[in-house]
Amino acid sequence: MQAKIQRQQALNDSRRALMLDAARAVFQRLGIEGASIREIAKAAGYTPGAIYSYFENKEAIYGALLAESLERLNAAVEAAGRVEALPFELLRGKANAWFGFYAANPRDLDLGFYLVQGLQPRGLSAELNNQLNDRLHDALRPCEAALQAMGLAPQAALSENTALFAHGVGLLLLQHTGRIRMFGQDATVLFARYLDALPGRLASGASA
Amino acid sequence: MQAKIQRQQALNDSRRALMLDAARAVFQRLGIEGASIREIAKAAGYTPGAIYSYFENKEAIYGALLAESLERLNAAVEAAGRVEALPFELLRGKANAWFGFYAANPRDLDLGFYLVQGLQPRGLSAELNNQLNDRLHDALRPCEAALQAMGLAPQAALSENTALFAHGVGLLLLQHTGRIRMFGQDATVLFARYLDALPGRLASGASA
Amino acid sequence: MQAKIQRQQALNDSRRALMLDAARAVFQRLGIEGASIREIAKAAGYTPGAIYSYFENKEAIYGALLAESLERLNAAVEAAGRVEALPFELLRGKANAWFGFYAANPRDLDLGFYLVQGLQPRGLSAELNNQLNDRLHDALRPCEAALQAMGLAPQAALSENTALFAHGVGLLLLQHTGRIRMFGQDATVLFARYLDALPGRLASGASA
Amino acid sequence: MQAKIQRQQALNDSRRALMLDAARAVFQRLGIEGASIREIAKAAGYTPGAIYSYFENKEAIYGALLAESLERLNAAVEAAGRVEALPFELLRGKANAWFGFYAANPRDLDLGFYLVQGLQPRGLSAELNNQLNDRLHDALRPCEAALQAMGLAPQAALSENTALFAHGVGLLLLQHTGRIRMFGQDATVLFARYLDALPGRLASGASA
DNA sequence: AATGAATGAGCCTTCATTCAT
DNA sequence: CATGAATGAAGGCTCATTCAT
Repeated sequence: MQAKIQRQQALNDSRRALMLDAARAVFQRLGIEGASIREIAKAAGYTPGAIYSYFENKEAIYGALLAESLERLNAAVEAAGRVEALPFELLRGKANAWFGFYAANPRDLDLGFYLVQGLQPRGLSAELNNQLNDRLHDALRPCEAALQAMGLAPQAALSENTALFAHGVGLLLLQHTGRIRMFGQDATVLFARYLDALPGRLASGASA
Repeated sequence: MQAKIQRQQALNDSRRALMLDAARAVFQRLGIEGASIREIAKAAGYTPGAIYSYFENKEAIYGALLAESLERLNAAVEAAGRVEALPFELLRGKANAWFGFYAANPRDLDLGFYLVQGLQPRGLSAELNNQLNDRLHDALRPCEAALQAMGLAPQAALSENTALFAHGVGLLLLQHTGRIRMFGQDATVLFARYLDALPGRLASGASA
Repeated sequence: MQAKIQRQQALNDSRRALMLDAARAVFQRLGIEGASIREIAKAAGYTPGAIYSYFENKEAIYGALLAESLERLNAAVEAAGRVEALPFELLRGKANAWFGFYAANPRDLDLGFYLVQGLQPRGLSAELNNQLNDRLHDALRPCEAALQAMGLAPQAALSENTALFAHGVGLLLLQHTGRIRMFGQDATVLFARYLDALPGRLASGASA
Repeated sequence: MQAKIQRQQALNDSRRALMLDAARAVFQRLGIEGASIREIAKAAGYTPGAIYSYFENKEAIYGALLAESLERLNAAVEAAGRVEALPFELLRGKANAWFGFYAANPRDLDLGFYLVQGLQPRGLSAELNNQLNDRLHDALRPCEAALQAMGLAPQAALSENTALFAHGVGLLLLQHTGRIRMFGQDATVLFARYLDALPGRLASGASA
């Protein structure tokens, strides 16, 4: 009996994963506005009704997708850089990891800022929202640690890390919306330059 | 006769403005996805059909709203700083002008990044889109001029200005989505710090 | 006073005629389904509301247009053939007159069969409908007279005339809907052939 | 399993047929212009959305209705006359078959000439339109064959068949619109007379 | 007589969601 | 568990018509 339940559970999980994969593919193809339950179900080889055995509603799919996106983000960051590297090189590696992840997967960026009805959280339960925030924070923590290793006090490292994240996100947004073309610039180049300038800034005590 | 036509024109404009106000309010309340012609009409005290005497379609409303927002942005930037100020002070004044504008009017930021289906341009005619892009560029040009006045070559000034804009936008986004609270930071403070550090960065030749 | 009223009446009529001209042009351009009050008003240089000073509603415009079309039809038929011609030549002339009118002005055919919701009379008052029927009949009477002059009894002439009209209308319809192309035939040629064969048919007593 | 799928398929088809029946009834009652998805759905006992599970859009309903009408027409023509009959009797039988079909089902005539915006083809895809044209042609082919069997050359048979079709259609139109009453004539009688006179016409070489 | 503003009913269509089977 | 049918609410938009001015 116990075994049977476990088997069922496993089946269940894998079907849910299947649907999530389908949803991701649909989001990729049609964007968040264009994705419909029908389309996701079709992509997963199910009928629309079946979706509701695995997700309470459309927002829940979105939430699950975002959660999973953040796991991939964390994985990318963890895989980057070597712990024994010089602190600054570690920072560079970790920062480029999250930046590169979003540059390569702009739909994940959409996802992260979706909920975000007109850019403000909605839909998700407060609890889930917190969980997701935490996972995002996790992905950025290695950079913060590296900044501390470079000699910054915890508060200063936090500030610097926030600024770094904001800078990257701003560049990604400009890139993704095509606005950056109007400046004839490239997001990746500018991000690298920001990182290069960081040690100088820190030395000159700006973030003290 | 002349007077009558003028009066009519004025009435017409004010009704259009009324509808635009209503649209802005609805966008504010329901977000861009939630805003419908029916809802906008209701907010303006009209029936849906009436809207179409003043706007060709829904996208046109959005376009008008954005155009008007960009005019206010430009006005804010123009009003800021004194021309006879030191270049760096001028830069600070102009940059704080656009940053402050969006910090105070976060929905205008949404608007600016809407077009943006899943954060990608859509809907507007290419021509209008270009016009709007140009007006955004206009608002940022004074900063670029100031950077040149500080001694940067045109190319370097452009790069630096782009980075500055991205930084501000990133901070505004984090602020607007509440993500910045998760770092316990404040967008305005961090933006000021970025500006303070600029001369140092430039001196150290980072953007060469 | 009297004179003033007459002047007003004349003005009125000419404005009504102007609107009718505009309506005809719009029907020509956009077809019956595509014609809207707005469009007609615009073409006439008026606003929609003004139309209603001259016509009770849209159907009334249609009725007036049809009435006028029938007048033109009658004029065309009257102008055709010479009374002193041989009866058969007269028949040919008159028949080609109405056939040619509709071949050259297919929209007038639409008009004539419109009312005709799914091809059944509607919209017009019974009285107006009768008037219009009478005028159509008037246009066909010369053919009937010619048939009698060719020796047919009144009943036989009526039958033959009806058949002739039906034949022509059938051909015009096939032509106008493009169906005749599927046979690789030409309406005018076939109509001429039908007329040519008429004397033979009559002689062989088919319509006795 | 197989049986289940078949049952489902059958159910599906019958529901589609039900909707088609409803659509036909609505067209009957309100004419083609007056028929709306709402109205059709209501007549079928459904909500508008349900229609779209069975038809892609409104034009598709119209197309299906016409296709089915043409199948019934072909069936009627095929069932008529005996192959071993004298050619002229065969012609009479086949011609009366299509004429009788439309005389008994005038709305099918409307349908056939609808597409026809202001009597001009529209709406249907070119491909479907061609298919439908072909099926109409199929229904008329037996008459053409009979005319050839009566001794006409292919070209002459085609001409004669086209004229025959036009004649019948013209009569049906006059009948259907009530215009024929204004002549005090009967379409069926006149069509029979046209057929009776055919051999004489052919003998006298009119269509040579 | 004409305007111009506005209405209200209607149009086709889409879609998240429910529920009996 | 999944289906498949269906709903109901909503979406953008059009248009004949009315009416105060």
